[in-house]
Amino acid sequence: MPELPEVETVRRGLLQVLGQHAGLERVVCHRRDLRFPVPDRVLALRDRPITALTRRAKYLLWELDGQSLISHLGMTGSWRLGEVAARAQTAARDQHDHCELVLADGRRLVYRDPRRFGYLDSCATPALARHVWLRDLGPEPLDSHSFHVDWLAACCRGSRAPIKNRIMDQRVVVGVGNIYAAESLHLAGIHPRRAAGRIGRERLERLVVAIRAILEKAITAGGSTIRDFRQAGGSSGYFQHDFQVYGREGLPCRRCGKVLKHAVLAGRATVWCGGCQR
DNA sequence: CGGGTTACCTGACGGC
DNA sequence: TGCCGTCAGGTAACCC
Repeated sequence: MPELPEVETVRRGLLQVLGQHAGLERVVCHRRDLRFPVPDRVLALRDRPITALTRRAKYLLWELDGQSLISHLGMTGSWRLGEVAARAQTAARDQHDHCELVLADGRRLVYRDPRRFGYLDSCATPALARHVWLRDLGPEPLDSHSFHVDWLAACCRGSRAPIKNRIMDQRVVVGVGNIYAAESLHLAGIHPRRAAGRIGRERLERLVVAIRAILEKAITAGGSTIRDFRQAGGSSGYFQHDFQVYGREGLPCRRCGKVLKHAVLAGRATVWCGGCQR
């Protein structure tokens, strides 16, 4: 489901819910067969203060006083505040509520994931950067010190892959998924199928700027709500109203009026404007 | 190796 | 109404 803006929105929502001095009492798991089996070390996390909740790429990182819980939402994962304990016994648990973080004050943060593409792990916080899920990740797109035209040009040099595939590769830049790749390329005026290695530096610079601008705007809008994405508090984002190309195939381009085209690229639906993307 | 395709899983939706 | 095929925001295991 979520790309960087949605994960960031979830993170901010959870921080609101958690408040200042939240603590984790224990982790409960009703179903361990997510994308990868939930390891024992996740269930072993007990009685720890939640000292921070951060994000790396599309991963949420719960900082638990020296230990970190790593959560990826896959396509349909979500964290929401569950029923209070008194009601939890009467309210039937949703069949897709797989894990719960039981907080010291009795509240429960419930991990729901119908498709079970999400996954969880934990490790000592100092070892996070070496964790196999995190160690090969590229730069954060909103950090201009690490994500810049020199880096993107180096990643694209000699590549005959479509530029859309390149920017969705989490080793090149993190957080860009199918929606925001399409939107960024439209804003930059670059055809999604253009060979990455055949794009000039100036246009790559425009792409860097476009990715950053689109993601920042989407975060400000609280992410995009299509199908089932919701913030922790249940409210929806509204960036979907700003889509220029995603989901608009056959409709006129909002910039030049030409009918938007549609094709499958690397197995993903891709929309672009033949008039303003080259 | 780079690049493309398929699989993973469930639910929603459109067509007949 | 109901059945069936298709598709969905991510990633990784396969192929050539």
